[in-house]
Amino acid sequence: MPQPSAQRRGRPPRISREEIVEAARRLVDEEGVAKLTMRRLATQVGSTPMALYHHVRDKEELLVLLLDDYAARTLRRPDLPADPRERVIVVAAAIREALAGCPWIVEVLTADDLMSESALWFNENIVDGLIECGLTPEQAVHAYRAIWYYTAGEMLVRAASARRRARDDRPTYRDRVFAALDPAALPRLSALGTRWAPLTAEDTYLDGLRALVDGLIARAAG
Amino acid sequence: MPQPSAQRRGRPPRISREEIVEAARRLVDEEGVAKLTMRRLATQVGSTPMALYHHVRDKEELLVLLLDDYAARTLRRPDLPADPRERVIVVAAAIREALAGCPWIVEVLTADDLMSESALWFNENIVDGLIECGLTPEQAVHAYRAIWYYTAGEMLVRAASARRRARDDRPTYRDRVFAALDPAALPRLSALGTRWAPLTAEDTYLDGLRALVDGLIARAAG
DNA sequence: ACCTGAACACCGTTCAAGT
DNA sequence: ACCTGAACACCGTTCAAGT
Repeated sequence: MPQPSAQRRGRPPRISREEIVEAARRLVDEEGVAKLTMRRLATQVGSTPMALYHHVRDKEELLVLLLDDYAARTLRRPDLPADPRERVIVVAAAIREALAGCPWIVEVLTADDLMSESALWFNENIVDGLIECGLTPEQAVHAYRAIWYYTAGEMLVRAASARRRARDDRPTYRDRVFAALDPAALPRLSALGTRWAPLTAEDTYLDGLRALVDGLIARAAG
Repeated sequence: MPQPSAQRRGRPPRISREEIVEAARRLVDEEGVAKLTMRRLATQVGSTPMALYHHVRDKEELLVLLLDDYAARTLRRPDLPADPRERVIVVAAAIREALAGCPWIVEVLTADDLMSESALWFNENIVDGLIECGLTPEQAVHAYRAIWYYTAGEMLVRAASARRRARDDRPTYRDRVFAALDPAALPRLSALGTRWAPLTAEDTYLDGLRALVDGLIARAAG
């Protein structure tokens, strides 16, 4: 068992965990998550791939570290309105805004649930707002969960379409399908026709969020 | 330009698109998406990796093909209740049930939005139910979108936690954090304590869905 | 038209050795 | 204790050639 205190022994470290995470963040910001590989990152910090494994267990851990770093650095706590229902809206919208700013986070979010310790303030305030609206603590956790599903889904779906648009700009399979529907079988979609695409491209996150929160509070009360 | 009709020329094909998709489905069902590689798939159909590229453009296209195949094969159309609100619930729940049965679909869903042509019946009926509840077509599309975000998010988050549970069963970072919270800073979460984990593990999809649909209809009316 | 072989440009990670 | 080099066991895809 190594001595935790006392003078440190052995070869002094040349790279630190912080240095690695910082380089990873730069790499992701400049070239995208796809370019974040252990080998690239190693050359970025002026070392070898295997030196990294002395500071992080594997790539997965590195991604979680990166998520924590991002959360601590960019989650700005909003001013809280007095009205508890509005508080829930404002806090959820703040989470969403932070996520929208970095689509790469998707990969990590589906690898580890929600966020780091520094994000718990957001959980706390959503749950608190819901309880003040009359939910029991249990109902509040379930309602929080529903809000998180909605928020995560919006971000994931939106990030995916953005990626697809960036890749190829052929008129999308979907558009072609919608342009030639059978009005007898699918009357509503046919009537919508080419309006479907622009309508689904609109940002209606807040409207949906308000509807969801209203519904959650009403159901818990009734 | 090649002749589409007339007698076919050149070497006869030894593998077909269908055969490839079928083998891919088997591979994914038996070993998981991670094991679906062009090389593995090639040996599975008794051919070489490059033969596949004669039938599908790239791996991405193969995944979309696989999604279509899955949709056509397992999306069972539910009986539609007379009440339009209940219709929306039933159809959304059917989509969710189909998705829950195959977590690998996550990768493809975030690669291409929603589903294949055979899934449009579901879109149609959700939009129709919403319009019959009094929404304008535009509101109905936006409401459909909100339902899709919620449903996709639920599935993605749930699939991610399942994957994590399957990998390592250490008491999860999250549990440890929740066991030692500062009650002054985070009173609600502290009070919940260890109940957080089991509460968020409960399946409350339908409750959240009903709340969302109620809220969407109420907001559109008001 | 359809398939093959060899090659390119990569991955994450392990293992044994060096300082 | 920390780092290196070489190697393992893979990837998706391109290109030139064969039948």
